[in-house]
Amino acid sequence: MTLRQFFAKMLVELGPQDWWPARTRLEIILGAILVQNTAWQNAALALKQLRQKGLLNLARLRGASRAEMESCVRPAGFFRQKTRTIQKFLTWLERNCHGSLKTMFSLKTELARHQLLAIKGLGPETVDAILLYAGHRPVFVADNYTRRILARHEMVKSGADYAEVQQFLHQHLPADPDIYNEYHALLVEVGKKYCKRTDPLCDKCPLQEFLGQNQLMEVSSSMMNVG
DNA sequence: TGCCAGGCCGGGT
DNA sequence: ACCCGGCATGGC
Repeated sequence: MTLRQFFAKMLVELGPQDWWPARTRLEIILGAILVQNTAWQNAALALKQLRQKGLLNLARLRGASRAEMESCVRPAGFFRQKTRTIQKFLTWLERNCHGSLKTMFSLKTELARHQLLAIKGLGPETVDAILLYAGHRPVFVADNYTRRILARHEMVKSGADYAEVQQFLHQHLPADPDIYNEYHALLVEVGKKYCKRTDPLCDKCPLQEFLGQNQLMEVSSSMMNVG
C-alpha cells in the first residue's frame, strides 16, 4: 500500500515527467554519460554542442576527433573522462555489435548489462539508465536521489548500496519499464526539490507523511493512472 | 560566492 | 570490505 501511495503522491505533486528528455537512443546513451555527477542543464549544453556539430549520429560521432569531441563535451564537466568513455563505448559497439545500436539492443538484458559494465566509465547507474530509457528494459535506476529518498523514508537501511536498493525495488514493483521510467523520474524531481545531499531532513517534502511506513505491498499498473 | 549536480575509477587502509 | 581524492563546468 505505502509504495503505491508514495508514487501516487509524487505523481499528484509533480505530474508525469515524460522522461527521458531526448529523442533518439544515441542521444539517451550520450546523455546518460554526460549527466554523470552533473546537473542535467550542463549535460544538455554538451548535447547541444554535439548536435550543432552534427555529431548526434553514430557515423559522424565515430569520425570525430578527440579534440572535437572534448570541445563539445566541455560544458558537462569531467570532459576528458566523459569523452574517453564515449569513445570506449563506440569501440565496444564496433567490435561487438557491428556498430549497430539495433544489434546492441537485441542482446538479452543481463548480457548487455554485463558487457556494458565492463566498459571503463560506465557504472551501474549509467548502464541501467541506458537499458531502461534507451532499451525499454525493466531495470530500475537506483541513483543517488532514489537511495537517499528511500533511506530517509526508512524503506531501505541507511547506506544501502546500489544493488540493494535496486533489488528492493525490483521485488516490490511489477517488472514494467514504464513504471520504472516514471517512478525514477519522479524520485529525481522530488530529490532536486526537497532532498538534496545537504538537506538534513526533508521537512518540506510532501512525502514526509510516509516517513516510517515501511510495510510495502505490490503495486499494479493501474498506479500509472493516478493523477 | 561557495557549493552542488541524475557517477565512476583507482589507490589506500 | 570500506574510505578517499580526483575528475570540471555552469547555475543558483
